Amino acid sequence: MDRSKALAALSALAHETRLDLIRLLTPQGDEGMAAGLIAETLGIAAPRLSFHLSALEQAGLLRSRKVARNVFYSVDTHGIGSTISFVLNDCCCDHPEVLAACSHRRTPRQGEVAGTEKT
Amino acid sequence: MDRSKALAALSALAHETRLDLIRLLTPQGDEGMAAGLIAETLGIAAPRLSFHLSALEQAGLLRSRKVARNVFYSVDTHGIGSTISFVLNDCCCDHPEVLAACSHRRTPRQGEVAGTEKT
DNA sequence: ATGTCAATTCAAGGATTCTTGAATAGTTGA
DNA sequence: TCAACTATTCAAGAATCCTTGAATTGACAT
Repeated sequence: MDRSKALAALSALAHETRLDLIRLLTPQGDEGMAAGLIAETLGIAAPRLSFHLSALEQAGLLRSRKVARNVFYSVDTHGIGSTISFVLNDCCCDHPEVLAACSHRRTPRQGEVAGTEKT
Repeated sequence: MDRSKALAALSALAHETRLDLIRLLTPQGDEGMAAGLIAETLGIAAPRLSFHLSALEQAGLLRSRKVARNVFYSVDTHGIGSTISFVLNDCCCDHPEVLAACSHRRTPRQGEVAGTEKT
């Protein structure tokens, strides 16, 4: 991932509604969710939703596919992952403390309860 | 890290000049670099630099300390790390594919050469 | 063909962000 | 005190982004 693409992806992530979209769509996996249902779930107007979905898709963070009248949107896991990688590798030069601060709660083991520490 | 702080941090990262600052300052460690030297290195005007340094510090991604007439800026590794954690944990719900796409080049083993694959 | 439905596009405005030169504050040394 | 130096603050303008209602496109069913 080059710098301009990473910058576009970070800009796309830097908005409350678009983070809500990622948060909603990630658990849906590759099937994704129809735009109408997304709008209803988040309670936002259709043109506004289209605007943000388009921004995320342009940035490589979402994919879309048409099914009959509906358009299903799903997260592009590779796009998000390589954006994170860009920050860690290219910007932070794999700095050990950044990697540590980033990974200390990333892979909770079975039986562990995540989200109990103060960050 | 709560959502508003994470959003502020992502917004701060989503700018070319500010990514350049993170990239420049990360290798400098806790000592950091004086504002004047940063401005000279990146070739940007002083008020513009102050604007972006302030944005990054407000977002919790940089720290500053005064030494004589100079102000030294250094990266807040915990701030950056918890921002990344927020995206992975809170937004992407620790989605396995996102974690995989993010971590596949994050911790090169001794002797490995990082940065040879296409992302 | 016609009506309905899902989604996007358009246009206008409002709000936010960014850059620049000028001015200001604070510190050091003569 | 005064000049030099470092950095920030201020104000104005430019550029970009976001929201909203209206209009449009495309697909399906009758």
